Amino acid sequence: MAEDGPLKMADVARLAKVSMSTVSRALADNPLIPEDRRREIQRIAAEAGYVINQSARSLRMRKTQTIGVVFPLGHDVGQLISDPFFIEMFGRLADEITTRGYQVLLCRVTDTSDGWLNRIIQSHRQDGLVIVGQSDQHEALNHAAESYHPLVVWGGHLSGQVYCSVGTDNIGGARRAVDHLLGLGRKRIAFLGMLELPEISLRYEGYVRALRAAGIEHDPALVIPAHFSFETAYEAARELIESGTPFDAIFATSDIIALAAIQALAAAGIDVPGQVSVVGFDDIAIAAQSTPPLTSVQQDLAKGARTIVDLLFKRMAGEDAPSATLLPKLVVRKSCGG
Amino acid sequence: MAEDGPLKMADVARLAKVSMSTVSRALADNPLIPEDRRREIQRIAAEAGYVINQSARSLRMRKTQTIGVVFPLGHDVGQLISDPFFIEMFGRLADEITTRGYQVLLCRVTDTSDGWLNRIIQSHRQDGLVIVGQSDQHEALNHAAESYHPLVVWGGHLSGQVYCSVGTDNIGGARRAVDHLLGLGRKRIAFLGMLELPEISLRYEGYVRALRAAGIEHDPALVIPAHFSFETAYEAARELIESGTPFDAIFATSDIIALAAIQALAAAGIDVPGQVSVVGFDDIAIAAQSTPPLTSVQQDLAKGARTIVDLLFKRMAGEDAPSATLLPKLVVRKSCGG
DNA sequence: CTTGCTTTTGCAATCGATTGCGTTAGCGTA
DNA sequence: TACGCTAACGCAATCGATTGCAAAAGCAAG
Repeated sequence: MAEDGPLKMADVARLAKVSMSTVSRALADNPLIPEDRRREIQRIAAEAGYVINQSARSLRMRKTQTIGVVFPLGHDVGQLISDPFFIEMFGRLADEITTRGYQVLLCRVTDTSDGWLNRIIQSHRQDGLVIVGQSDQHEALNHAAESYHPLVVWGGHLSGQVYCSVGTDNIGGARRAVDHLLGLGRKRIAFLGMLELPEISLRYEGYVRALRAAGIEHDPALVIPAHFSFETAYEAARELIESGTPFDAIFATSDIIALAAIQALAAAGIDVPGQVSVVGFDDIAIAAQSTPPLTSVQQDLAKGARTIVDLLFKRMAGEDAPSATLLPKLVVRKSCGG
Repeated sequence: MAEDGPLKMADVARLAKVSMSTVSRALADNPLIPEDRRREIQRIAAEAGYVINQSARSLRMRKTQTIGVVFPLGHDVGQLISDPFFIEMFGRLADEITTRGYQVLLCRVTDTSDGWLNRIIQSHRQDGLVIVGQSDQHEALNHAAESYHPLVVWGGHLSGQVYCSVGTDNIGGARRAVDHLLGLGRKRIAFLGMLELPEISLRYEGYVRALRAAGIEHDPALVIPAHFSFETAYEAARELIESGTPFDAIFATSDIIALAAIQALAAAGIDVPGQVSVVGFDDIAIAAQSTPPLTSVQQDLAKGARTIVDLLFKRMAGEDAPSATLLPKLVVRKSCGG
């Protein structure tokens, strides 16, 4: 009957015939307690099935051994699971965090009303925060970062940014993708994405720069707003096609958007890559498996997650860690021909 | 300067010129405090940027507003992220849980030494547990379930099972898949999977029953152990091919295994579905996108997750919720011909 | 002005661990 | 035996909220 009672440290103390102080220190491997006695107390605790109550421990120590991972992305329930990119990022972050002996708390933010970030921070549920994606919360992040240090953001590096961020070189990645399309002789390249999001607007910047460098006039009719979900992206692509605006290539700002575009093109009887070349962004797992396999700008998520968590732990230790930028790589597959 | 200080409830009490008791009740919308005063105190607290400290609250209330999601699956770091099935399941669970106003704590178990489950339970970090996959921990789960009620497991329903589980009808699903292959005229059907895992052994049961019903002799040489990772599955398929054992179909116990097998077959110059039909299990997102598109036994994860969380909340409320079984559906695509 | 009842409010104990500081035990030396 | 010193150990305060119980305040009727 030992192991299912709601055992407290005081019970263990009684069993071991010492004070709670001693039990606490023994379980924490505090050298104030002689080695053999420590082992003995640990054995007694383990045999009794005793486990430290983390709520009490967190309160007293003011730390939770937990990292919060926050997704401030959109309000609809479907968002989290719909995007393979975020899911993969989450998995990688979880690996890095648990490897360091911390727990992972998932925070989905559906209510971005004033002070949402402060509400998370002050709840003291976690010792540090990773924010995946800036969404439209640049200001809120900047403000929070002023007083809260253990915070790292995955996203683009923006001007006037106070918080620490890790992200791909969005401008360079987009530039590389569009340059590749131009190199294939494509001249009317459509851009699919939400300009309101910082990372996407950086990719747009790269798109524009590539066109300008090639001396090609930039046609606003080719810039199509497209959300991250497959359905809305499909719709956006269909409208582009039906608009009659001529185009011979698509630069999609995510793989999901690219895949949706490919399906929309196929439905319209347009050959990829024969008539239209398509390039995506992220290089998620499906990209290599699609038909045709998708050319995409690869973000090294494993490295990204490692960097994020490294920086976060530095900041938790009080050091001041700078933002980091990762170099993207263009992975060429069949979807753009050549 | 209000909102960045480490404000405590006592500070709010001072601001509002009432006692802490009153603040606590006001923030909890306790009708003991008159409506207008409640609003007033809430406003003062919000303006000061005060947020309740969850560690303290959890300790006192003995509840954390958190559900733990546990993956007891394998010890290597790569496991979590490698399997799209678990990732998708996690996303769906997270949706269901956060929708109910609870937080999600991810517990990756790397140390399954004696009492691992008890260590999680007694840490009191969560109010309830979802265990994704039984792995080889049937006994441990049974034992824990005797004294700990808010616990639901995703997995197969086994004989002598005490804990509450939700899962697909593995036997029926496998039966349907193999029946379909038999219907196509296939007679030498290989089975790829780890028999040690309960769910897989149930699928094996369905495989055997289908063969028996068709009057086909069951050849042990066609039963190949294969882990869930792509690389090891590829290796297993390659060995089957090289063994020279004749076969005209593969029933893979997961889509990842199926996709690995298809690639191994392609590498050996064997046509799918021309020479060999392949069926997978799970129907993950990639299945529809692969070349050729994969026939697979679909598990309705959205419904599964909803059911799991429903049952869990019932159990947390003290009701006794029974196990549930979901009906799988065979999604026929090109990989098995026909 | 009492009395009696209801509505508000606050005191103080409690949740279960950690830790600064003071006390005791143990041992060696004079 | 007395004294000094260090190594072990325990007392009690503390972390920040919640809540049972009792007291105070408000109000109406007698």
